[in-house]
Amino acid sequence: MTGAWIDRFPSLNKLPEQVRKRLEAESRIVVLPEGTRIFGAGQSPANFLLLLDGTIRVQQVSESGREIVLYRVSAGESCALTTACLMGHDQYQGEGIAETPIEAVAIPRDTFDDLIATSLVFRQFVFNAFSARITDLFRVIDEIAFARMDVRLAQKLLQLKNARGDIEATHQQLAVELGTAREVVSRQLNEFQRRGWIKSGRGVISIVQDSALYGLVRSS
Amino acid sequence: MTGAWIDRFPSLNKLPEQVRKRLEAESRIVVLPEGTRIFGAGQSPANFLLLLDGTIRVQQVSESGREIVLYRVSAGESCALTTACLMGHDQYQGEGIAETPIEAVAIPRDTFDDLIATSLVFRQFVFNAFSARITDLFRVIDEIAFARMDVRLAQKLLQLKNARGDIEATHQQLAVELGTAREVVSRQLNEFQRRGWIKSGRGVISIVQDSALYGLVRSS
DNA sequence: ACGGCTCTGTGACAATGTTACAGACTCAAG
DNA sequence: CTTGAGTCTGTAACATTGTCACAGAGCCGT
Repeated sequence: MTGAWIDRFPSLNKLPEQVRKRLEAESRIVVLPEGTRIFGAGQSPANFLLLLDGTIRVQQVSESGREIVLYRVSAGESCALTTACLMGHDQYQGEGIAETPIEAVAIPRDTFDDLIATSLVFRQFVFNAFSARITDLFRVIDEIAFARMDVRLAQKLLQLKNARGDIEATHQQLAVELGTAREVVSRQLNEFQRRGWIKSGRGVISIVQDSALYGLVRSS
Repeated sequence: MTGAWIDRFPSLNKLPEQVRKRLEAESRIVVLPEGTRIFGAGQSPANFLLLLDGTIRVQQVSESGREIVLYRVSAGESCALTTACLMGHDQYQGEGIAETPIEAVAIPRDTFDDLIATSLVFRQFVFNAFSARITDLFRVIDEIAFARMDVRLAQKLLQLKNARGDIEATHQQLAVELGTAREVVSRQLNEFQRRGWIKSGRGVISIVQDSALYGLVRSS
């Protein structure tokens, strides 16, 4: 598979043969264990990353220690922000953490620049990635500024549930997802449980009546 | 001045003569009155904008009608987001409003693409703009999620004050700056006034003791 | 079984958001 | 000058969310 990673990015397949060769020659595949801090507060990747496998969680940590998850980067996407935020301005505030084991292509700055210059398709790929992130951030702002906590929590439960309708997360982890305090999550979950919508255990929540949760989200 | 706008962007002066000529020929200067909605919910600039004069306020409006100011674009900066968000993904959520009369250079998509391909310097200019915006959004998120309202208001007053130490804004306008409700701003301003830090009039607030406000901001 | 750790529950209180008004100020038309 | 409409500010009561200080329950290794 190591030789064929480029096939996973249809855009890049259309590159001129010469550039494509150079890309394959100069980039390298990196594998990182779960939990690695990929960027943020000290780290300097200095490479453009294309994610082959796994997901990266990007989050913000306040001085007081509270955290909020901003978005996730998943396989097939680029971590454009890393590059841009190194390239650009002051220090980068967020941090990126490997939520699963990670496999990614690291493209050195020079090669990246060549690609940008050479390929319209690659350019659009990168800009799309930017645009998607910004849209994510806009959505986060909209939610924390304007949405009610019960709605946000219901939304998050539906989003994180696995095939069996369970969410494997502690109250604290859900609080970080929403940028709030653990007690607030506990309160809301108790309320949901009182209404018979969920069942709550240690480190796991089972959705009993997802229709009620969907209803709450829609009603917002 | 119309012919010499390019001199205001040192980066662009270094362009190859040919590209520079093309840029000057194909771009055009647009002038917009104060209050124009430059993008958002319906508008489609389809041009890359370089701001020569004035400021653009970018804000988010929730379904419920509450608003929050995200950042401002000022003279010498590019409105990269406009382009990216058109180029990219789904609909653009924010709206950009001319806070003053605006003078800007509009660069058509094709020319923009050529510049990106041709000039490393221009590329960095654009990426820097992106990066700066993302940093802005990160800061906004940090503040609405984690900072106290009194601190945020004090900060905003210091930021918006003119040479005489006055802020010409209604409570409602300050509320939009902070993404909160007017009543919350009124409450805080009353508290500041009670402590003798400000004097509040209709549509104007005078800072009496800016040291106290700075102190509050620092103490956060 | 014990102790240390993490996770959850809870009450009291503080800060912020919401709703529903009333009164004050401004400005233009009569 | 008066009136009335529109805007801006003040305020009270209440709902929601955030903070603090705990207590107890579950998990795990010794």
